[in-house]
Amino acid sequence: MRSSDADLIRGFALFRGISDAIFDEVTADAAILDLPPDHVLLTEGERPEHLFLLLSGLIESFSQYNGKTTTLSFLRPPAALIVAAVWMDQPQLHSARTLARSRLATLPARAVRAALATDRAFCEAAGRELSIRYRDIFKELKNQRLRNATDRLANWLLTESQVAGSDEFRIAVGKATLAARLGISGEHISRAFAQLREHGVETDGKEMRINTAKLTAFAKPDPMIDGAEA
Amino acid sequence: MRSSDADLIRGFALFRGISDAIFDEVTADAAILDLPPDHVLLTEGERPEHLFLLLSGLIESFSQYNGKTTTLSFLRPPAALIVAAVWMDQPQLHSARTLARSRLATLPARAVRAALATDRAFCEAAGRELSIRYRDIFKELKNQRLRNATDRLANWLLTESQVAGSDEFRIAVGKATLAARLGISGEHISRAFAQLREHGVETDGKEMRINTAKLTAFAKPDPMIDGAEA
DNA sequence: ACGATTTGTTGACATACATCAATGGAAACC
DNA sequence: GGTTTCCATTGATGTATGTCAACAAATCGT
Repeated sequence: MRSSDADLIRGFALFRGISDAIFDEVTADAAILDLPPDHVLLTEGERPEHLFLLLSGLIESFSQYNGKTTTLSFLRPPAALIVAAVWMDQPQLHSARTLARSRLATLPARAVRAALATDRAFCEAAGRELSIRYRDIFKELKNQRLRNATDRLANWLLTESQVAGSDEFRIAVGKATLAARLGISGEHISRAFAQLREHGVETDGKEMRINTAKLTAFAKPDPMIDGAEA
Repeated sequence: MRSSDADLIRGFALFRGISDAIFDEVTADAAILDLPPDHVLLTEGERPEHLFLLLSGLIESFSQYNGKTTTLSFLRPPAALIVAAVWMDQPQLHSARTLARSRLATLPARAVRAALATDRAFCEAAGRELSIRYRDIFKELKNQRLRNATDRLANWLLTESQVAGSDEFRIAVGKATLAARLGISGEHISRAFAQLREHGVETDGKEMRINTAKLTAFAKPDPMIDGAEA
């Protein structure tokens, strides 16, 4: 592992406040993965052998059942994957694939659990990481239950705009992929975008330009549903 | 607090493996709440002042947005509420109300956070509790995205039957409440039950009798979606 | 620069579910 | 015991979203 990777990893929230000794223990057998786009790195139902840390790129977590596939989240760096599954040593509830060329670190699950069982600071950092993930997915369930497709898209665009820090930005994924993330069909997202044209959304391929005030009035964002947890 | 309550609380997963000293610290200012049915005990958006432990009864967590209400989960004892919100000292993402007369203990959030910040065992127990909750809600999101209303009902009935340990059981809630839990309207659940009559479900008010083999064949339960986490 | 492949859009139609209204039946209250 | 209220069911209809098919537009490979 390159030292630049080690520095990057050290900065993850998962390691905030922990001692160098424990950090070295957990990362002793770390490996780096460089993956091309559209590469499946986790398969639903398998026991986790590693904790994954996303250093760069973009990952989609998804799940399949009865012939259908749904996207559960997009993950951008810095992100830790399958913390809960590793902690409980239980099968992963989702698969994961790269949406872009991505760089990840893998930490042996056994080493992670050993550290959780001995180090308070690591345990606390992991608990806080999990709390954030819990709240994020809780919000996503509310989003799904309480909003229709167009509203979900509108609010997603507002959030992306905030992350980008501009009312003009480029989305990282294709529209079909975005549709899956929002829980709708590829065809339907076209119609949702068409509706949003009346509410301050201009699109040119992946380039978006939004009228924030107008779109906000339409989308009614709510901090109890929208925006990633700190 | 009665000593029988203290014993009950001591047995919660949240306190598994922790020292008596820390247990006493966390529960020093515990209070007991006896609530009638349909009493709101938590309101979405407020900062948590207490961690709640459900000792007996039944609770529904729900959320409202833009005039709509959705039920996120039913909670049965033993259950800990709003662990993530207390840990992060962030606003609760859901409200909660009793569905039946219920007995709860409240632990001051400050004391809980203090213990998390000092005690490894408590931190680990809380992390495991949180992992379980995370996985439960993750499953619920998959359930919502990957199944239609009738399939969700069918699988819910199978799970309830397993919990009851019998193919004959009584559901604890009214059908409208159950409908909300499944994310559908009160009217629609009647039609869903009607469909399931062909697949091994007999109902008489709240009494259910299912043909497990037949219903299983129809419902296609999946451990990656169904059943509470251990 | 060209054809080939993928990705997005649009229309027509099908399905799932919500809503509104009417009714029936069960439980609660004098 | 009768009335009242609540809860569940059913029918009719509306709306949101999915699916299939055709096509258009963008991207890729050579």
